[in-house]
Amino acid sequence: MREEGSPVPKPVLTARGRATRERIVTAAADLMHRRGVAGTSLDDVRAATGTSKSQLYHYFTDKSALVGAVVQWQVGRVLMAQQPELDGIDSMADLCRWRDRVVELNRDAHALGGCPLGRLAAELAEADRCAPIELVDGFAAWQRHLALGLGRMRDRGELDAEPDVLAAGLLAAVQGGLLLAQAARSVQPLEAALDLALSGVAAQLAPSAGPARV
Amino acid sequence: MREEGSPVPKPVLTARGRATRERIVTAAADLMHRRGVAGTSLDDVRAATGTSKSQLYHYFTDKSALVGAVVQWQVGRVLMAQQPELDGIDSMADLCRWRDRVVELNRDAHALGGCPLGRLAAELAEADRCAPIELVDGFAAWQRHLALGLGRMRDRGELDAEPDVLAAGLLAAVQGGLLLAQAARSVQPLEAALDLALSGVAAQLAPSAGPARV
DNA sequence: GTGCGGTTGGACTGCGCGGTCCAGTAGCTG
DNA sequence: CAGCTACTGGACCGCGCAGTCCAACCGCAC
Repeated sequence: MREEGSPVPKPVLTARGRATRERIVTAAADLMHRRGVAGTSLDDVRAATGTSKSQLYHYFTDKSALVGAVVQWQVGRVLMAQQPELDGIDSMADLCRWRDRVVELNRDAHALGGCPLGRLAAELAEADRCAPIELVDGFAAWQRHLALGLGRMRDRGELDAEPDVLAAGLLAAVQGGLLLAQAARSVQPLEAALDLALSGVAAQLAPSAGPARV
Repeated sequence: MREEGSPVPKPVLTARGRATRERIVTAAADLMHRRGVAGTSLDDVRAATGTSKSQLYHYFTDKSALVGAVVQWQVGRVLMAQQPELDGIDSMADLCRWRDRVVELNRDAHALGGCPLGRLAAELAEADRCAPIELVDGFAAWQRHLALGLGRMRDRGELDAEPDVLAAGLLAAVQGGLLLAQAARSVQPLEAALDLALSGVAAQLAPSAGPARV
C-alpha cells in the first residue's frame, strides 16, 4: 500500500529530498494533531520546518496531498506506539497489558490531543465527502492487529466469539474513550471504556478457561 | 444552566427576534454538523438563513458565541432524540432497547455525520485550548442520564457495579462506535461497540438476576 | 571545468474569511 | 400621531489563506 508503482509520475527523490519531505510531514502531523487540519496553515508548516513555500509544493501537489501523507504517517506512528503489546496479544492477560499500554500512552500525554487518527477522522469525514482511504485503511489495520490476537485466543479454544466484531468493539472503545478523555482532560473515561469493553470480552471467554481479572 | 441572570447585559428579544435567532442557530448547527465548524463560514450561515451579516452580529458577539449556542442546541437535540428510551432505563432489557434506538438513529442517517457532539468535541478540543464548557456539560448530562438508569438497577440489587463508571464506558462506546461508523460508512462498528459494552454491563449483573440476552 | 536536474528562497496574487459600520425599517408604547 | 428600540440590509475593510511563479542554488556526472 506504499511504494507501489502508482499511476502518478512519482518524482525521484535524493537523500536530501527525502529528508526534507519527512521533516515537512512530521512537523505537519504534529501541528495538525494539536490544532487540527483546518487550523494548520501551510505557512505554519513552513515556519515550523524552516522551509519555503516552493518546497511544500515541490513535494506535495496541494494541501490535501500533505494531509494524506500525514494520515499515513500517523497510522504507522500510532501502531508503533502500541508495540509490542498489540501484536503480542495471546490471552486475556495480554489484552489487559495492551489496555494498560494504551492508558499509559494517554496518561503520558496528560489526556490531551486524543487519538491522532480519531481527530483526523472526525475532521476529515464529512457528511458529503468520504473519509480519506488512508484513514479507513489505518483503522482497518489496527482492527486487524487486534483481531489476529483474538483469533489466536479463539483457535486455542480460549475465546468463543467472532474476533473481527470484538476487535471493532475494542477499537471503538479506545476511540470513544480517548475522545471523552480529551474533552474531560482526564484518563478516567478511557479507563472506563476499556475496562467495560474488556469485561465484555471476558464474558465471552470459553467456559473451560474460567473468568479472568478485569 | 440556561436562562440564569448572567453577568452579560442580556439584550431583550421580541418574538420575531427569538425566531430569527433560532433560525440562525438551527441552520448553523446543521451546516457545522455536515461540514465542521471551521468549514462553515458566517456567509454560509447567512445564505442558508436568508439573513444579513448584521443580524448574525446582532444576536451573537462573534463566531465563537454562535458555536457555543450551536453546541447547547445540539446537546438538547441529541438527548431528545434518544427519548424515551434513555430515561426509561430500568433493566438490562431497557438498556438493549436504548441500544437499538441509538443504532436506529444512526441507520436512519445512513451512518453519516457521526454524533454531532462527538464531531464538535473532536474539532473544538485542541491540545492547548480546553473544550468548550457547554460541550463538557453536555457529555456530563448524557452520562448522568445513563447513570441514573444504571443506579436504579443497582439500587434494586440487579446490578453490582459503579453506575458512573459504567455510564462513562457506555458513552465512550457510543462515541467511538459512531466515529468508526462514519469513517466506514456502516452501522456495523456502532453495533459491535454497543454490543461489547452491553456485554460488559451484563457481566456485572448481580448473580441472583442471572445473565441477560445481549 | 560544463551541464543538468533535483532543490530552494521568497515575492506575489486572488480570494474568502471574520468582523465593522451606518443607514434604514418594523413594531411596540404612549 | 410621535418617538423609541429592536431589528434588518448590505457595503466595506484588513488579513490570512492556498496556490503560483521565477530565479537562484546545489551536487553529481562527465
